[in-house]
Amino acid sequence: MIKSPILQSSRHDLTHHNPAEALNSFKAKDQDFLFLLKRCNDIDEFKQIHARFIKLSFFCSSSSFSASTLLAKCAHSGWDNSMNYAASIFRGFDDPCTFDFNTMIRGYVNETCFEEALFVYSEMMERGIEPDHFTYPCLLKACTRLKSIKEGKQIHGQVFKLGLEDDVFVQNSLINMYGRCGEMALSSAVFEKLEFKTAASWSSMVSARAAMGLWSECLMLFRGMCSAKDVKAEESGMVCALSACANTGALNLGRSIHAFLLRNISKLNIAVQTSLVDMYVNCGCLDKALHIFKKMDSRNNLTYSAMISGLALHGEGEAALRMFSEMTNEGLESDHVVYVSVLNACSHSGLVKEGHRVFEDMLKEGKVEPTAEHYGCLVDLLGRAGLLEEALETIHSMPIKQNDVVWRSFLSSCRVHQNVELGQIAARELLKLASHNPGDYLLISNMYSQARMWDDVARTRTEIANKGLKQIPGFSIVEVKGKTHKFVSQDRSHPQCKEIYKMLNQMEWQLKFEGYSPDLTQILLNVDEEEKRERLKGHSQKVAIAFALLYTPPGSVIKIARNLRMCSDCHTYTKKISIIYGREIIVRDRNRFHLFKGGICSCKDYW
DNA sequence: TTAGGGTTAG
Repeated sequence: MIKSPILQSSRHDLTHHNPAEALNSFKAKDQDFLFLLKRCNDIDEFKQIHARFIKLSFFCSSSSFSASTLLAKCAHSGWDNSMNYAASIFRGFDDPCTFDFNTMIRGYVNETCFEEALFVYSEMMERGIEPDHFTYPCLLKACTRLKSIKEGKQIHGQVFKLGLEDDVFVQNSLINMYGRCGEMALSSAVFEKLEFKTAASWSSMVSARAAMGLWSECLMLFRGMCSAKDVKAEESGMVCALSACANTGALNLGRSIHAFLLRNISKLNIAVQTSLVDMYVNCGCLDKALHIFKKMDSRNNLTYSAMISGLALHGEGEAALRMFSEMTNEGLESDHVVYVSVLNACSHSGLVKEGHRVFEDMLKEGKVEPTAEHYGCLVDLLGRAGLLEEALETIHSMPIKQNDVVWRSFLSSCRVHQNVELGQIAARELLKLASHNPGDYLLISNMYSQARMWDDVARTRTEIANKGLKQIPGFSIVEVKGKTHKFVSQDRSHPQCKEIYKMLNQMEWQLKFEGYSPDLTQILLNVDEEEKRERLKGHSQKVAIAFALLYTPPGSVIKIARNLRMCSDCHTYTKKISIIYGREIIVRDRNRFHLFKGGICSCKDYW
């Protein structure tokens, strides 16, 4: 073995041929040994030090402090194969102490070998080595990552028995473990019991809820964190809160977080900036998002991905493709999420040729393994454009298992393009895979209804009733004078209900002059035409628009958010309203933004 | 004398 410079630079020469001399000077050598360990940078140097250590230890019975330090250095080094080497050292110990077990647990957790960490802990238990407050944070992290709630609960019991429950590090780990394993009540219970809530306690609560998609809880906690004494809201909490704003469309809160960040943090990191881009894009402010994006010093593939899917969301497919080339030119590699964003952008803008090329390039490059999601995008792209045969061929040629998403997307296209024959194939396959999704039955029933196949409509409806499936009620939210108002279909609960319905009648009267006639096929109920007209008139989006026209200043932009995809009648209706009343109307539905202006929509009727 | 929790974004 070549002697490395680090060994030559030791303060003393470690070589002793006389065992007695070695024994006498061991204390000094011990210091040398620790000094060398500290400066050791790679596994080869480490192995040399380890060899010396064995040689010295042969003469001196043991030096457990040094041995433990040696083990820790290796286990936490991050070198290739370091945990295997650490395990071999650990196995050589006659009676490893608590520190050594903690070292192994932490080492395995850092290397994402969570099961091994749990094995080490059970060995610790078997050998009767008592864990301490350093043992549990890492161990609980292993349970969190493995989503092993059963083991997590047992470990919590042991923490309690050992009287370690008061340790704030252990408590924060418990909050996180319970939260990320979906046990929100237990997570909150630990949090509530905390005498001193640290920034990490709050962060654990906020980020665990964000990870579970509990956005409103996440925002509520975030507000609590900001108003808590002695806790400074940190960037990580901000990022989670911005993500919650993006997911709920909470623009005002998002803006105030942005303002707070600008006031308190001199240089925003890339994660925070990406979250800002994503928040603005999802709250309908594409220009603001682009402004932040352009001013960033550096961007990574997550930043680009946020911007690309943002452009897709706003129907800017060509701009999204330009952004994608820019990203490639910057030397950044696309991952599977970026490809989904780009394919979606093409799909939402009818860029069939371009989307197909992106998909082919992805296959050719071979760096990203296509998933069912990618095939879903391709099927959507072809299907929306009316290329139903090609879409079906794509599904049949998928090298991976067909899932409900691909068939649902295909079914939706068949409905739009009124191809019942292919639609029936899609319906059959879809119901085989996910028979309990009420939305699927609705889509099928809608398709039959448009084709006036009433027997099939009735059969589908009976199936819905027999299975006890409940349709998700649609709603629209509109902000007027800083207050949000939520309307459901046929809503008559609003205090201004009388004025709203009077307005709706007036609107319909004017719409008739613009050549609007209601699309009654959108109503699935078995009722007469007049009733269908009434039902259609009371769709939540129309009620929300009527309310906004009454109570917002003339010429101002109307912003609406809804939980479901817009029906085609509401789409036509809103286009005409934008001309008649000279208003810009922005509607965010489940899939994207629609900007209605001067009688046309930014989606170019392609959604 | 050795060590620990929450890392956040698409």
